[in-house]
Amino acid sequence: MNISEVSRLAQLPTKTVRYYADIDLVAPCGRSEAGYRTYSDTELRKLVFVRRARESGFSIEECRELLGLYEDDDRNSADVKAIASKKLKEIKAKQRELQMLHDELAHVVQSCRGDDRPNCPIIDYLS
Amino acid sequence: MNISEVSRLAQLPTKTVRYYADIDLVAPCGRSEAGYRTYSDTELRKLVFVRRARESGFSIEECRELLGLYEDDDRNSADVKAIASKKLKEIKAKQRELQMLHDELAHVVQSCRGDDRPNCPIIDYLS
DNA sequence: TCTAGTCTTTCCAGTAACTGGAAGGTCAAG
DNA sequence: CTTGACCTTCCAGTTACTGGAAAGACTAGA
Repeated sequence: MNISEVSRLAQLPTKTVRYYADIDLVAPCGRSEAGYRTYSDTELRKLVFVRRARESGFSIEECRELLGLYEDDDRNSADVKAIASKKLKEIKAKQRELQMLHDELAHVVQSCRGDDRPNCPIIDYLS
Repeated sequence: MNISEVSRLAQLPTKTVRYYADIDLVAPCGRSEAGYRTYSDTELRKLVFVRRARESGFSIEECRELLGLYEDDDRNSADVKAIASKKLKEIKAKQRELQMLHDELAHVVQSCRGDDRPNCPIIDYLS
């Protein structure tokens, strides 16, 4: 796969994929004769994983750590399990925060249904 | 409330709260004699809201838009409802992505339980 | 075989959203 | 009335991209 195809499939700009290669977060599996970056399904999967993690607010360094969990040779060690569990906790915390954001916004939508009621409950709620 | 207290309650660095004031995302409700920024519960709530939105991957400009939904005088208009609904959809999409991230990571933890099995299913899965 | 159009490369500058540090003013306790 | 923990502004640095220029590579059609 060339960079444009993997970008399209991973739903990331080519610029970003190139950047991830530069900082060695997700390296291409090789280069063509002409120097074109080449990608396989493995890298595609990693890129999708990183996109999700980034969109969910994890930093590049955290993504590196998360990806590392897949590649760690000593994957069975308690250390790796501990890191993964910590990250799982962080993800769950994010899910809760996102849910609160959702509920708050849903409350706005529901409270102000577009009818003619002059007093919106959200005004009292937020002021 | 002074800046350090509101920062503590909102769980944001004071630097960030000051920055949000600078870019007029969440302005303090006033200034003391000496020029200290002062905050009320309204601003605290907004800061918490923004923290959640930012941690969930919304940009500053999107946060501005989201906050705007609370303050729009014409809150009953179809426009505002449309924007809010669009944002709700985005939040739901983020929740799905986060869930996939969670499942993928939980799979790693569960598959490699720290016992002595030499072959970890995740290796086949990701390579 | 040439050429147009669409890849791709590297490099460099710019942006977004903080973040750290310096220099200095404010306030409350002892 | 000083000490220490606040607060202020300003400016420089970092992270994670993002856009654009200049130039090489590949593919389809005349």
